[in-house]
Amino acid sequence: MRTRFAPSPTGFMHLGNLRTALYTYLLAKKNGGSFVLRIEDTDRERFVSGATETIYNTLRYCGLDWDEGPDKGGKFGPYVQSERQGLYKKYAEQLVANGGAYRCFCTTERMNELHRQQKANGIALSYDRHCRDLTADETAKLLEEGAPYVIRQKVPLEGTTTFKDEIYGEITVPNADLDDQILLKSDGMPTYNFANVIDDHLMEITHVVRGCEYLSSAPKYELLYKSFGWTPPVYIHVQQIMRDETHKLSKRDGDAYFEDFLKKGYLAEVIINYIALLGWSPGGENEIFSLLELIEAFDISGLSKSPAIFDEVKMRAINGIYIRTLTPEEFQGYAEPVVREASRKAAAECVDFDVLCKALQPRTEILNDIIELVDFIDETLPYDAEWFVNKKMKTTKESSLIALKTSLPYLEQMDKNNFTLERVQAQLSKAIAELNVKNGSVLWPIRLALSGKMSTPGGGAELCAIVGKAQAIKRIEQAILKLEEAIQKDD
RNA sequence: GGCCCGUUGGUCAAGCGGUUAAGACGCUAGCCUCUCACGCUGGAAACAUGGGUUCGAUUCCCGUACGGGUCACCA
Repeated sequence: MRTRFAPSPTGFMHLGNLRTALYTYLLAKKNGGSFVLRIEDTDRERFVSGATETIYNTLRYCGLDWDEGPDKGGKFGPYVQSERQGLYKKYAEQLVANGGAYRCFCTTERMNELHRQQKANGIALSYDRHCRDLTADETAKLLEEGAPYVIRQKVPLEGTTTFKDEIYGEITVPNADLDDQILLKSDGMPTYNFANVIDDHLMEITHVVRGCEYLSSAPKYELLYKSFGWTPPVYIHVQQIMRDETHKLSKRDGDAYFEDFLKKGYLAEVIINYIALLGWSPGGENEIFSLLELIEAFDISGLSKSPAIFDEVKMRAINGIYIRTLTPEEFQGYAEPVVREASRKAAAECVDFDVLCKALQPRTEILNDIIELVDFIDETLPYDAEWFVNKKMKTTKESSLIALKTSLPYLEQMDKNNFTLERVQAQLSKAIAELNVKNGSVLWPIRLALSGKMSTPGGGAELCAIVGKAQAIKRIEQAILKLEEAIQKDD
């Protein structure tokens, strides 16, 4: 088995494309076959420099290593279509000779006029086969004059064509509905549809996974293969990824590209895992798959016939699962750079990363969540004294004031170089015991004093350890002042 | 508009003539708990529609509705 991924270098990697690449890769690997990368750059107008590099980088980053490709070589090279130019012309001529194609000398002016009329009449744009039956003499004369021409496919006027798709089954269409499409452009470059057929055959591709948008041109492929006397590959057309019921995932929303999600803090393996599941089902109940496990589980019978709507909330949840599976060290490796970026104190090593990361890990779905979670580190966020009043914690402004005043000396007597979570907890326990109240009655005020937030990663004790002794004391003192002021005002 | 394809909870989906119609995300109730999370235990929620075929249709066939794709010297 030989499969291929044949992208055009026109920009970033769309998730739909990535998924096609994934399925193509999985199919080959599952069956011990080869995965070929071919760059389809026949349209020089749409070419975006650097796009080829993006394709390489994305595939590599995701672990979709190809066996043959432009940079790797292989015995079916070159693997860049623009470098294969001479080839296509030869095959197009072969088709002209055997009646499968013909030269068309129609000018762009004539074609524009034709299309204008068709549009005005509300009918589909197609070629009117003006040059289909040019005599040998007429053709020779035009060629001699140096008239530019394209080569078009000579589709039978009658009958039907049937092709087979692995997931849709056999599809039959009347030949009369098929256009005499251009195979070779006037600049000598092949069109995508033609180059595809030639290259897939020459590269001995056995299975083609591609988007459903090619379903309607498949009959013309079938006819081309027939004209050459070649055997078509097995086709597997996969449905699109949608943004909602009626719209495709598009760049407009800035959420269609692989890079977009990496930037937001999604793990590459999560993106792969999630998109594999969009339009394909492994059958069982497990949804978490490494690339290796995907290879093992992949089967085209699980491919869906209908489009799937992309659900970022679900992908987020999967990312969360991966994050929680990370060892503390691994998580810290991902989280530390984000924390340092978000907080100058953290960047200056003023925080206890062990405690912080431990608190962060179960609360992080995507890496960017961390930014908001650590916003209290540099300084306490603005808060209102009223927030000290918490029914569930049984706290009032007065009780909070007492709690903070009681806790403060216990923290002050600690060694600032040994302000560890365990020791802070031990000290605060003493305050709690002294007051003979439940934990929350003391720790809720401390949380608020240290962060200015009602909810934080970790509890009051963690917060103390995270910001360190000096900050903890300073913030509690400020809270005491704030409370005294508020209570005075109440009276 | 012509041609092609599709339609199971809000979303991804299992199902392939007889099921209490899985599971996951989300939502929700509760437990755990110093907050928020994590974790655990429950709950609500679906076969687009009308005809057939059949002892029996979510499952097979036809129509309708809705959605998608395609109709370029783009891929």
